[in-house]
Amino acid sequence: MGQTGRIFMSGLDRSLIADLPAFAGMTGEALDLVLQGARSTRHAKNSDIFAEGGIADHFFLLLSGHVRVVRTTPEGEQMIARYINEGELFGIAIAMGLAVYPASAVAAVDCVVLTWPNSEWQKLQETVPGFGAAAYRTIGGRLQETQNRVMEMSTEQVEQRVAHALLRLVNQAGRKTENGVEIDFPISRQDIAEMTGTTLHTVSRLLSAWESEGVVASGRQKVTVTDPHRLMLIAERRAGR
Amino acid sequence: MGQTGRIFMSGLDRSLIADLPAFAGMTGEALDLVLQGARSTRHAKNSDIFAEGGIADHFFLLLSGHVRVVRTTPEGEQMIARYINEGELFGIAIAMGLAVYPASAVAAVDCVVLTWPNSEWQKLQETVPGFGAAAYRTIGGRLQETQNRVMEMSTEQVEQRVAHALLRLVNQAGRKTENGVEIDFPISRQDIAEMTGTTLHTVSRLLSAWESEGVVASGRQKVTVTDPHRLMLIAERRAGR
DNA sequence: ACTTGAATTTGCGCTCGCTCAAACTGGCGT
DNA sequence: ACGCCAGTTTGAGCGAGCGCAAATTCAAGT
Repeated sequence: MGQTGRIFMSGLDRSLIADLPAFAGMTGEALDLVLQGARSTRHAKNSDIFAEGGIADHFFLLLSGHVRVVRTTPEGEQMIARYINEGELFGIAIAMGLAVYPASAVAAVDCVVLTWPNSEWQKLQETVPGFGAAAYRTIGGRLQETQNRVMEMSTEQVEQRVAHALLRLVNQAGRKTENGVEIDFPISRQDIAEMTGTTLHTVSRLLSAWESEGVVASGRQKVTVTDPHRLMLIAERRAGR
Repeated sequence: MGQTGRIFMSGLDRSLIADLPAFAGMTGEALDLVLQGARSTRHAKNSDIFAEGGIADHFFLLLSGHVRVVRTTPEGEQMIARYINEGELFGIAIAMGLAVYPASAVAAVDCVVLTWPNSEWQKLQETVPGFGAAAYRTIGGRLQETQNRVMEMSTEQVEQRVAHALLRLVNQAGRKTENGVEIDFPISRQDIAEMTGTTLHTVSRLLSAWESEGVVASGRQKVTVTDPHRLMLIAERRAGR
């Protein structure tokens, strides 16, 4: 499984998960029960948390950091399916009745992850009211997002798609700085290309152009949106101009 | 809701649903219970079964016919999210925690549909062992399919995408004829374009070319794949040729 | 400080597939 | 039987964005 992290010996604190949507409104005892079946692992930047095609025997919750979910074609081309933010469930193949992970999960930065064996799934569903519903809402939400993406790819130009992707990134993982909102984890031109179905060259050209217009400020593996409003205008303007 | 069908007065027969995966292994009594909460409606070709943005107060199962699931951009461009085949659940917004339908469902041919109010969802989950799991497997499967589609759109040329789409259609809704496998419902060049993110013109050109190579035979709203093997070769050949 | 390699930038030419336009076809309704 | 119209075909031109290539910059390690 490419487990690079070391295991924390128990001592998991309720407060880690108490205010996550998946465990909303639970008593302290219930939270302890949830944590009993879990273990916490660290994963170094760029290490796999699980790999596409591997037996899906665990499910996960990201406590801190950012995770990149990646799929690879038989020909070796990659695409980034999504980024996982803190507090989100991921790798929940079991909820979809899948025996193997359909994608790989890679730590975009050093991460802390809660990990349950699949055998705990049933228990969580039974003992945590609303857990199942939250999990399925997660999946439903991702289905929607993915369909939105298909739609974008069908109807929008590359420039609009990249603008939309950046806006989504700053909304989900933005950190305010003096210059604007910065994406909270290292992200390359190549990464953005793999999110939008284009090439790193085109992304680079777009970012350069936007930089000279004062819409973004970017560097190595780093993007800051300095003028979100203008970027929205770029994202929304119709193909016919 | 644009309900164009008329309602069948009870008399729903167990045999309608007995061998569907969603109701596998159920007793006769349980099946009756399931049907008790449902009603059966007919929907004329091209009529809406539900509309994008409408209150999602029911969920559905297609008994016979074919349903097109369509999303529309604010600018009025359409895309076909998927086709529903006989025996499949659809419009299960409730399973994803959605209050409104994220897409429209249109009868591609005259259809017969089982319809439940959302209030029955809970009951079905409790009384039908495996029903919930089947529903979530359905959603999980669709998430996968949709991600596959994103991947195709990112990495494949139009020709390969259209070929893949046709192969999927004949696999899921193919009917053997003397000349090959025919797609079982009326489908236009425009429809295929909306499934693959291209234009009807390009689809028309591709089908014409394939027709002259003897790979497909097509007419008005009708496509027959005469040489599936060759079409697979077209679908799989890499961009670099 | 120096080395090394990954990430980025930028230029150039070309091609795939889109847009626009026009003609054609076949099925359906009256 | 006829007309109509949605669906289809085909042509011509062009432009967005890709492939290829080369130069440059920056960060991390020794």
